[in-house]
Amino acid sequence: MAKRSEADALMQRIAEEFEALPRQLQGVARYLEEHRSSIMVQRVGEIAEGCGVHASAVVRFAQRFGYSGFTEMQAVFRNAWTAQASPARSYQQRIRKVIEDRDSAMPAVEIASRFIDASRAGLDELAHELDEPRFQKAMELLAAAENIYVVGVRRSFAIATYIAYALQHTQKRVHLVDGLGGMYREQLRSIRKGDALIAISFPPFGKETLYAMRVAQQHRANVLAITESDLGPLARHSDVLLKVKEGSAFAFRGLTSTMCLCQALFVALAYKLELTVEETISRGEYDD
Amino acid sequence: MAKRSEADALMQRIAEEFEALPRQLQGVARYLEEHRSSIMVQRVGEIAEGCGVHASAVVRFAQRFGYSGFTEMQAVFRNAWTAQASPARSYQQRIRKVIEDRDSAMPAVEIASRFIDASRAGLDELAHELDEPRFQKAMELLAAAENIYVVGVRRSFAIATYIAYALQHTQKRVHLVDGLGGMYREQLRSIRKGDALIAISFPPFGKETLYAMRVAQQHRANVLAITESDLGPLARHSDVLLKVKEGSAFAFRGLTSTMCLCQALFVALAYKLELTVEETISRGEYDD
DNA sequence: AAATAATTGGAAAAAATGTTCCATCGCGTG
DNA sequence: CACGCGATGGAACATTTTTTCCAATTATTT
Repeated sequence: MAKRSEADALMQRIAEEFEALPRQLQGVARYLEEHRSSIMVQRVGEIAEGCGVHASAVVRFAQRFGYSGFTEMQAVFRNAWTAQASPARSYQQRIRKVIEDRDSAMPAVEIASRFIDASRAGLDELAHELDEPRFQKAMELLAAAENIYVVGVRRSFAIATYIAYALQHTQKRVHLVDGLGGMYREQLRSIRKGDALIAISFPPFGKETLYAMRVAQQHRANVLAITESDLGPLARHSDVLLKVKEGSAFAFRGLTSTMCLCQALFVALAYKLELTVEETISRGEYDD
Repeated sequence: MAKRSEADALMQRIAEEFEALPRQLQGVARYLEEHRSSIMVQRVGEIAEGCGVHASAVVRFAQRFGYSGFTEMQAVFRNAWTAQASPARSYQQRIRKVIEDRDSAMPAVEIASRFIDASRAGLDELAHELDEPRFQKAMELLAAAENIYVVGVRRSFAIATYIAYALQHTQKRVHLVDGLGGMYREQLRSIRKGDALIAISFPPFGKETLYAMRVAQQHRANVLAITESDLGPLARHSDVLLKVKEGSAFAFRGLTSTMCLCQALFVALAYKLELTVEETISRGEYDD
């Protein structure tokens, strides 16, 4: 029913044969997939340059898939574009789809789109309202710490997990307080002055996180809180507090803004610590 | 702030001078306005034919507006298009340049802002290019599963963690394959037909994830892969593959789009399974 | 380790595309 | 009505882009 364009068919064919392709042609394949939409405007030379190969390699690629040359293959993408550009954009199609599956009042995919839009709105706000002085302080707090503890439970656990992972690429010692074996207390035992705790929590605040913050303060460690408001229990127990307002749709809370903020924090920190980017990522075999 | 592209400026200039133009050139002007979006793919000849004029007339038109020839004018439209078709890409390139000039002591906070902007562009692209049929299939695959296994290592582990958390709010049995105690093999032992595996992985692909996918396939479970490309090793071992293109400014890979996609997937699934949202979140005391 | 096959990069041929030039045409003006 | 000016279309020209061919290199197999 969903009529596949010849371009789709070609891309699938490329995916199937991909593994059997020589090195350079694999590079071309990857490029085509990634830049699918702009192939129709580009010249062989530009594509070749983008792949870091010679123009003739691109032509060979096209020929390998049955076309007389690059030009003929390019036409496939052009046609696919003109075909989908003319029917008055997705809006009418989308409405038609809604009518088709009338079993469900709203197709699930529509839900997903709304959610993504909400997340976008959330990120826009983050970009707009980033509190620079606090962000700066947060970085300095981390930069100064010898050991960094990270805590976050339930919904925030994924974030804590990520922060802990990212920080492993610095020289700091990083401790993810995950409560494995019920050992929250034990994992926090040795936090002390000069260390930092990053606590991520949103209402209703997890008691494990609040506990960790109290302990950290008692031990005179610095606390960085990531939460949604200056009010609430985290404010009192933290030295720096970063706010994130998540967009939400369908009474379901996003997490993308928080993730983004944390990544931004890490990138900025890495920059400040003058880590080379190579050092922070991709060390070959063990990366994912 | 929405700075007008050069193409916009040109179109306006054309409108202003329109009356003073000779008959044929007026025809060209009309054609350009009407087919503005497809000028970038068309050859002079095609456009000339579309206007019912000679090719040289089109060239003269371009020259009249200050360009050396048609080619130069066409470039204006091409640039305008590529800038809006993949906002993420153009953004990243700009950022990368700024970073490379370390001399210009850019405050770390500035870096963070740029990173957030790049993430925004990434989300825009996600919203724009979501592959609806596949997304639908992915949901059905999950909805049909009795047990859901989730695997992702290193950078993708945080995402796996989140998915596992979110799915706990459904009736499914959820198994996070975390390899604790080196027990990847053991944790996957009992996966079987009717189950589903969600595998999140980006190049360079973690061998643990690939292993999990192979095992799942051998046991005839369905595999949902979340990765960045149809090519590469995940394609062959998966039943449904969802693509996420993460922006990587700073040679540092984003994760926000992936997070957003996964959340969208969950929201849509919850809707499909007719979970009330109240049920899916916030059950009081234990939430965070 | 040698032989063989496949892949790759450069350069030149071929094709296509874009641009210029000029003779002609049409129109308004003197 | 002739003149001049700009517009027009055809064809030659110039340029760019694509494609082919081949030699050098690299990988694979025996």
